[in-house]
Amino acid sequence: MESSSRHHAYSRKQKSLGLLCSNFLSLYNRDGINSIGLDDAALRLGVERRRIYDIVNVLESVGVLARKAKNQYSWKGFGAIPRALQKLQEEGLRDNCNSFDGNDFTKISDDEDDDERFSGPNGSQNDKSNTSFNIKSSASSRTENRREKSLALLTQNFVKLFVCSSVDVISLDEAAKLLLGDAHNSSIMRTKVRRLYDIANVLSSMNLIEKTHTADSRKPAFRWLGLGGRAKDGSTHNLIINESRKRSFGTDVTNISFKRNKVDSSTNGQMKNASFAHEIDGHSILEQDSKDGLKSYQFGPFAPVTVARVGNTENNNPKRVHDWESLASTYRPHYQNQALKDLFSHYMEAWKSWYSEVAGKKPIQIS
DNA sequence: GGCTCCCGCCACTGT
DNA sequence: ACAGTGGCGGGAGCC
Repeated sequence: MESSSRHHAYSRKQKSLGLLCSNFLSLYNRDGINSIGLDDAALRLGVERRRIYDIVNVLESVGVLARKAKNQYSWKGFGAIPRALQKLQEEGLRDNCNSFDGNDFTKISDDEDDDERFSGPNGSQNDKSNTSFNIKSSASSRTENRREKSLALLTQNFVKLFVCSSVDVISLDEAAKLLLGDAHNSSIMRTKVRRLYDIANVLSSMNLIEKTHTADSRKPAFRWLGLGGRAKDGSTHNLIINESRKRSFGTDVTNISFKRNKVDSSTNGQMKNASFAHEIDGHSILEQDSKDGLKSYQFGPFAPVTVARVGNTENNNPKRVHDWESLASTYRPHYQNQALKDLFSHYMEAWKSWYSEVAGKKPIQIS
């Protein structure tokens, strides 16, 4: 029966970054969470610290978290995603005014915030080996070189790929090829693709992207869903995350289990998964056992406990739902470009639905 | 058998 | 010096 006669205690899926991300999100996406300690996260999620860095880096890249200090992140929440995406888009568009034709797309330039802690105009750019053109001349230095390969940057560039172009399905090796064009060196490519898998898994767990395959070939690929998804042709099966209800905290959330190869009869760390309810065009659904439906989402094996709150008629807290229009006008940047306006209102739309879920629980600060 | 991608070594970086 | 970060790629699950 069993192939290797081992008591297979180890399941790779249970250890996936995507799942960890879901758990992370459900753990911290709740009332009164403002600051997140990495040690605490690692402890409560039952993983080693190294893994926390992985997800934290990509979460930060899409605005959900912000680094506050050593070992400390602050929770920005899903409400921060729209602005982060918008920002990435602006950057991508600006830094890369020449639209790309899919063939030779130079690396999208880096860095989000205007943190000019690199005082000085830099003079030494001993940095070769990059095909990028950096408008931010403060490149160079080993630090920059290292940053250039960081998960965070790769995440941002990956996202820019989508938000700055009409592309919405791309395979990872295409992406790897585009991002930082070292298409030749296969070793570098492999590493990069590995990283993209990592990134894709956490973005998937947030439903910013989903897995599919390219139209022509059967090659696996990822489709951009964004905040509400824009289907190219009609079908609008768009998923957006929304706040998880309170999780019962009785049982501790821990993922401690077996090592890869070692037998370990410790707790069967069956982590209660994030009980996200997904929304499709305003109707919330539980994807419990959508096994044979379209596809099961990235929730891993022991997915969504039925948490329900399906009858969304209960907590429609009329109080404290803001006037969206005024909010919108408050935060609306002044675009002259119609396309950007459209995009913004699109984001706004998605953001509203998020916010209405969150309303009454936790104010979103948009700084 | 190739696609995925977890694991953890160890180089960096910040203090 | 030390602790916090996080590139990196070997190699094992999974399909």
